[in-house]
Amino acid sequence: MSKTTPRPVTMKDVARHAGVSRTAVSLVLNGRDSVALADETRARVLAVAAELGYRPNAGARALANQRSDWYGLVTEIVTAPFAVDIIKGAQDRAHVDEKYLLIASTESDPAAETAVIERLLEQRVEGLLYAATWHRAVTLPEIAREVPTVLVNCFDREGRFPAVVPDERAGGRRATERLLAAGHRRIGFVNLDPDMPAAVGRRIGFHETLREAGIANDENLEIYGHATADGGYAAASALLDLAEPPTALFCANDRMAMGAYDAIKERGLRIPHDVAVIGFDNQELIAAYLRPGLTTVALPFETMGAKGVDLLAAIITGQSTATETVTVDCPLLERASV
Amino acid sequence: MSKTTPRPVTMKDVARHAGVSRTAVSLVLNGRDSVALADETRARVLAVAAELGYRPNAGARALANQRSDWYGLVTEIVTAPFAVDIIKGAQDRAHVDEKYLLIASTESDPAAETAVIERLLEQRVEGLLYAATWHRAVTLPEIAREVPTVLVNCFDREGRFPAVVPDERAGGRRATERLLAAGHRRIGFVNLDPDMPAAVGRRIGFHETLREAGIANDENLEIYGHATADGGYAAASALLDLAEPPTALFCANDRMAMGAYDAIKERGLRIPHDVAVIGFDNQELIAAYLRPGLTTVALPFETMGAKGVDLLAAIITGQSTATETVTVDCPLLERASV
DNA sequence: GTGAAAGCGCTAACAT
DNA sequence: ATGTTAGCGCTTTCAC
Repeated sequence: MSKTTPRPVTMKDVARHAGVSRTAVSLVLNGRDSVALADETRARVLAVAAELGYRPNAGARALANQRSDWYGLVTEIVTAPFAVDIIKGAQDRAHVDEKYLLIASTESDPAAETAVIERLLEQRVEGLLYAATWHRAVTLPEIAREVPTVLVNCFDREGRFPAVVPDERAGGRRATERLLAAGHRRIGFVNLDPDMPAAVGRRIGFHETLREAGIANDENLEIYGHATADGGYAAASALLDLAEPPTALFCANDRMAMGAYDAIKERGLRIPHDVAVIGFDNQELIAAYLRPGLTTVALPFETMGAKGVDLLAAIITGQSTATETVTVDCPLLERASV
Repeated sequence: MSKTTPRPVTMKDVARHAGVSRTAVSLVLNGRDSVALADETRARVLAVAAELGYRPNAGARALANQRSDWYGLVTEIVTAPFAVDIIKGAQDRAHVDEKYLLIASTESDPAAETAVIERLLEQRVEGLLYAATWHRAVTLPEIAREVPTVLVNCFDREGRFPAVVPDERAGGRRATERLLAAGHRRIGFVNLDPDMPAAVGRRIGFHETLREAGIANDENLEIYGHATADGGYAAASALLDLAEPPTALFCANDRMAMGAYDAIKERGLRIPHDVAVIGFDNQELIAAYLRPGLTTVALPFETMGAKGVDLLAAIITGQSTATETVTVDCPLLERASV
C-alpha cells in the first residue's frame, strides 16, 4: 500500500519510446553538432523526452564526464549573518558557468573541518572555496591542497593559497574622507582589537587620510573598544567626555556605532548635527534600523563571493596559477548619520 | 607544463595493489559481514586503501545504490539572517542519518524557483525541504510534488504538504505571561501587519493570556506598526503619550522593539524600570546589543530545521505519510528589559 | 545519419 | 572464502 515513487525516466526509456538508439538521444539532448542528425529524429526525441518528463541524472553524467560541475564552499555558517552574502555572490557567479555550489558548514573545529572537506572531496568537487565570517588569517587542513582552493574573507597564514579579501585600508580612507568632506577636523576613532587585520587596515587608512589633509595626529582621539555595543558605548563616552571632544566618530564596526549612538543621545547631542557617526561593516539589521540611519562602509561580501568563484574557475582552467591575493573595494553607504 | 591533478584512486587501484578482487575491496570497505573474508585480506585492503589515499566516489556509489543520500533545501537565502539557523538545524539533523543537504537559494521568483528545484531533482535528491524566512503561506511549484517535500517556517496554501511552523500563539502567551509575572497590568501591544500569521498568532496568545488573568481588554493599548524600527518608534510613542500609558510594551518583533527603546529613552524613561519591553524573534544582532539587552521570544529556527529533516526522513521511510503540520515551541530569552 | 560498444566507479547477486 | 559478472545512467568513439 505504500506509495511507490516511480523510477525516474532514463535515456533508455526515451530512446525506446522514440524508436531510436540511446546514442541518438544523448546526442540530441546535449545538442552535439559533431554528428548530424535528421531534424525529424531530433524533434521526435525532444518531444518524447518532454512528454515523458525526462530529467538527466546529474550523477551519472558526472561519472561519465569525469567532471562534477561542483565547487565546494565551506563556511562557518553558525555565526554567520555574513556568510549568506558570500554564498549568494558565489552562487550567482557559479551559475553563469553552470557550476553548482555544495555548501558545507563547520564550527571552526579543525577536526570537523577536515571531515567536512573530506565529504566534499568524496563528491568530487572540482575546487574549494573557504569562507570566513570575519577577516583573518587561517590555517587550512592539509587535505584542502588536494584540489584547487581559494580563500574568501581570510588568507592563509603561510600564503600558500590564493585569497580574496576586503580592502580595509581603502575602507578606512573612505570613511575618513567622508567625515573630512563634511567639514570635520576632530575625528574620534573607535577601533577594534588591534590584532585583527580589519583594525590594522582601517587604522592605516584613517591616519594616512588625516595626514594627507594636514591634520595633526591626536592620540587622545583614538581608542580601542570591545567589539560590541557596550564597548562602543564606553569608548564613545570616553571620547565625548574629553575636554575637547571630537565632532565626529569613526567606529570600526556598526555594533560599536550602535553603542556610540546611545552615548551621544544620552548627552543630549544630536546625530549628525552635533556629532557625526560613521560605521563599518554595513550590518543591515543595525545600520538600516538605527535612528538616524547609519552611514557606514560596507564589507563587500557578495562581491568577494563572486570574485572567489572567478579566481577558482581561472585556476581550474589553468588561466591563473599564482597564489595571488585579490583585494575588493569597500563601498561607502550613505544614510543619515554624517 | 600544466599541473596535472592526479586522477583520484579508485577501488580498482586498491584491488590491484592489494592483490585481491574489486569485490573484496568493496566488501571490506563497506563492512559487509554477509560474506566472510579472511581477516588478513581485510587488513591488507584497509592498509592499502589508507596508503593510497583512497576516497570513495560518492556519485558512483549513488548510481550503483540508486540512492543519493541527499536532501535538497531550498530557501530565500538573500534576505535571510534567519535562513542560516534553519540550515544549521537541518544540516546537523541530516548528519545523524548520514544524509547531506544540497542547499539552493531562490529569490522567491516562481520561475527561478522551479528551475532551482529542477536542478535539485537532477541531482536525485531523495526529498525536498522548502524553508521560508518569515512565517507565511506559500504555493510550491508543481514540480515539488515529484518527491517527498516538507515545508519549514511556512505552510502550503492548500495544505497539501507537511509543514513545520513556530507556535506563534504560545509565543504570544509566553511574552504576555512574562510581563504579567513582573507585575504589569497595563501592557501595550505593538503588533505587526495583521495579515501575517505571526501577527495573528501572537495577538491571540496576548489576548487570551490577559483574559485568563482577568484583565479587561483595552483597545487603546493595541496598535499596529510598520515592521521596522521607525514603525516601532512611532507606535511606542503613541502608546507612551496616552493619558494612561502602559507600563510595559510587547513588541511583536525585535526591530520594532529597537524603535520603542528610542521612544522610551527620549521621554527620559528607563528600561525596564519605568517601562518594560519584550520583543519577539530574537534577532541576535538587535536583541543582544540593545542596551539594556532585550528580553524576547525566540523563533526556533534551528529546531524547525531539524524537525523538518525529521519529518522528511519519516516520510521517505514510510513511517509518516500524513500531511501533518508540526508546531514548534518558541522559548523565552531573558535578557534585561523586563 | 545511426547504432553498437566500451567505459566512468561502485555494488551485489551469483557462481566457484 | 573469493572472484566473475551484470548493471546503475550517461557519454563518446568508431564502424556501418
